[in-house]
Amino acid sequence: MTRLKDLSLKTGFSITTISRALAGYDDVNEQTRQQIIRAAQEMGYQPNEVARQLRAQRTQTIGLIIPTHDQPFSEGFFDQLMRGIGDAAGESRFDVLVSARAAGDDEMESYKRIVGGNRVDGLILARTRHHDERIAYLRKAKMPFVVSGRAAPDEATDFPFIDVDSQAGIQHATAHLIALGHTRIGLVLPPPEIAYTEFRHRGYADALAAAGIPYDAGLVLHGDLMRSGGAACMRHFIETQAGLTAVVCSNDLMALGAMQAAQGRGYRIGHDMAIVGFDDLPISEHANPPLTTVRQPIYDIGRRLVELLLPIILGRPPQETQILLPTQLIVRESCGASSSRKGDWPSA
Amino acid sequence: MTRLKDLSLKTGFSITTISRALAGYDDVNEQTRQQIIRAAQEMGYQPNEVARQLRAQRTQTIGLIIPTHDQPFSEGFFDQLMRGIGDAAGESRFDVLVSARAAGDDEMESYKRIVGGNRVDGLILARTRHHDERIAYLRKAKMPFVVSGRAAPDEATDFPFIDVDSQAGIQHATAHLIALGHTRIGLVLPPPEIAYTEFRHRGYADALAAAGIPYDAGLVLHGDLMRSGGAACMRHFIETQAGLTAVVCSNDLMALGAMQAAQGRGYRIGHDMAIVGFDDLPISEHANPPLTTVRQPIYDIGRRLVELLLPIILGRPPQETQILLPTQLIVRESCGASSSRKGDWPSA
DNA sequence: TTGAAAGCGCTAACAA
DNA sequence: TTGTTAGCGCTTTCAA
Repeated sequence: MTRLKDLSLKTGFSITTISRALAGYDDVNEQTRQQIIRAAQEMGYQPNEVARQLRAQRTQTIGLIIPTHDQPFSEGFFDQLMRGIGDAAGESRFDVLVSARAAGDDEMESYKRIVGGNRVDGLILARTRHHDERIAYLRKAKMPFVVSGRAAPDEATDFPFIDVDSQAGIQHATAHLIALGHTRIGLVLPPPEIAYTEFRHRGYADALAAAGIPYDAGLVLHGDLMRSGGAACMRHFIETQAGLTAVVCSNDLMALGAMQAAQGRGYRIGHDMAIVGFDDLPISEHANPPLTTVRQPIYDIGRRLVELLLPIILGRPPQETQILLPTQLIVRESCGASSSRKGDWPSA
Repeated sequence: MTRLKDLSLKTGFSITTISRALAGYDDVNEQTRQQIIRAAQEMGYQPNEVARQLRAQRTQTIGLIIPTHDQPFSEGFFDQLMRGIGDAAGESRFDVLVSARAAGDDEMESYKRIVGGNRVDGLILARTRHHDERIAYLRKAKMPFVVSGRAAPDEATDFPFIDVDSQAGIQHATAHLIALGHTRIGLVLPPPEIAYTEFRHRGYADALAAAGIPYDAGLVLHGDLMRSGGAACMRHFIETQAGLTAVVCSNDLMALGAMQAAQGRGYRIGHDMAIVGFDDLPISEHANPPLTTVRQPIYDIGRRLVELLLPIILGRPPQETQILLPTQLIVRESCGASSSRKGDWPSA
C-alpha cells in the first residue's frame, strides 16, 4: 500500500506538505498541490484509515448489535434495517461494524471488544431486553447509542430510541375492523415477556374503548410469534368464542397460522372471518387470500436511527431523542361482520 | 478509557511489562502479573483495538459487501447469510464490517475506503456481476477475498467461491417430478443476464435427458424473480402447453405467483398441478398448500465463506477453494401426473 | 509556503 | 525479570 512516505520520496516534498495538500489546506502552493495530487493518483494512494482513527481518536464507524438466535421469526427484519442503516451511514461517510453473534457468553466478549476497544464512535442496539446489561455498560463507558425499540411501558425508557408506534398501529387496525361492523374481535399478542407486547394490547383496548365496545379478556391470547401459535389461538377462539368474526395478530406469521387454522375449520377468509397481521416481513402480502396488514417502516427505522445517532456522536444532540414512526394500514381484503356461518364447525 | 499508561502509573511497572503480563508471556514474574491483572480489572482496561491494528498491520476484521437496491426479491437472504458469517467470524475473534450501500457512484467510494484504507483483512463479496470491476480491484490490491456465488458457466470463475449447487438442486427436483410420473414439466428461470440462470437451466435439462424425455423449448420461460413473473409464466404455460402437469420455479416468489395464477384458473395445487420452488426465504413453506421446495443452506454458506476466507488471510490457503454446497429437496406435497382435469380452463 | 517533531496506544527487538 | 527505544501511518502544532 502506498503511504504518505512513498509520495514524499517520489515528489521530494515532506510528508507534512503532502498531507496538507491532499487535505485541501490553502497554505500549499497550487503547483505543489497539483504535483502531489498527480503522484497520489498515479500511485493509487488511499489514506490508511486505521492510522487516521488512532490519530483522530474517531473511527467514522457505527456499531450495530443484533442478537440473532432468539429471533427465528423475524427473518427479513435485519435485511431492511441494514439497508436503511447502511445507506444513511454511507451518506455521511460512516462505515458499519456489525456484531451478529448469537446471544451468550461470547456475545458480551465481542461486544466489549468493539465498545471498549474503541472500534466505533457510537452504537445501534437492535433489540432491548428487560433491564439490559448492555445498556448499563454503554452508559458507564459513555458511548453514544440509540436503540431500535423502546422498553415496555412500565419500565423507564431513558435512552434515545426509535420505535414504530405499534400502539397506534394496532388501534388503527382494530378501529378499521370496528368500522366494518365487527364487534367481537380477537387479539393475538406476543408472549408477555416481550417489551412491546403491552403497547399492542393497549392499542387494541383503546380502539374498543373509543367505540364503546366492552373489553373481554377471553378475546385476548398470547401466541409464540410463529405460525403454530397463531393457529393454536385461532382454534381456541373458534372453540370458545362463538360470535367472533375478526382477529388481529401481532405479527405476520401468527396471522398466517390463524388463517390456515380458520381455513382448516371451513372458514373463508375475507368472507366469514377477517384477519389482520403486523408486518415484519411481507408474508401477509403473499398469503392466499392476501391479508390486511399493519406495515412497519423498517428501512426508515434504520435510516432514522443513524440520523439520530450521528448528531449525538458529533456532540450536538437533538432535542427530540425518542421518536415513534407511524405504521401504515394496508387493507388487502375488506371483510364485514355479516358472517353467514351457522351451526357446527367442521371437525378439520 | 484506560490505557496501558494508566496501568503503568498505578502499578509502577513499565508499559512494556504490563503489555507482556496481560498478553500472557512467561518472562513476567507471576506476582507481578497478578498485580497487573488485578489493576487491569479494577480499572476496566480494554486494549485499544485501533492501536493494535495499526501496530500489527492486521485488523481482525472481515469486510462484507452487499449491493442492496437491485435485489428487492431476496429479502431474508442477508439475514441468514449475516448470521452465518457473524457466528463463524466471532468464533475466531473477527469482527464484520458491512458495506451495504446501494449500487452506484458512492458504492465504489466506500468500497475503496474499506479496502484501500486497510480497514479489513479480507472480504466477502455477496453478489458478483458480469466482469465485476470490484474483483479486478481486489486482485490489484492483493486483498484476500471470497465470493458467494460463482460466475456463469461460460465465464471464467478464477476466484475462491462458495455457491449452492443449484444445477444439482434443480435436477433433483425435476427428477423427483419425473419419478411421480410427470413428463411435461415447465421451467421458470431467472432473467438470462443473471449469472446462475444457466446452471438451473442445465439441471433441468440433465434430469430430462437422464429420463429420456425430449427437451422442449416451449416449456422453458424466463421470469422476473417476483410473483408477477411466476404468474405470467404460469398463465402462458396454461394457454400454450395443454399437457403440462408440473412447473419448477427458480425462486419462491415466482413459485408463489405461479401457484396463485394456477389457482385462479381453477387448478388445485397438489392435485392437478405440481409446483416446486427454490428457497431463498421460507415462503414456500407458508404457501397454502405448502409448496415443495429446493432449500438453499444460506446460513451455511455464510459460515463456510468465513471458513474459506480466514485461512487465505492467515496465509495458509486451502487446496479446495471452489465449493458447491448441496441443496435439500423438501417435499411438502406429492402430486402425481394423473391430472383429472378435462376441457376448458375457467377464465378467472 | 514548507518542514521538523511530537504523539495517538500498542507491541517487539534489544539492552540491562 | 524488567525497562528503554523505535515505529506502525497519520495529523497538527510550531518553527523556519
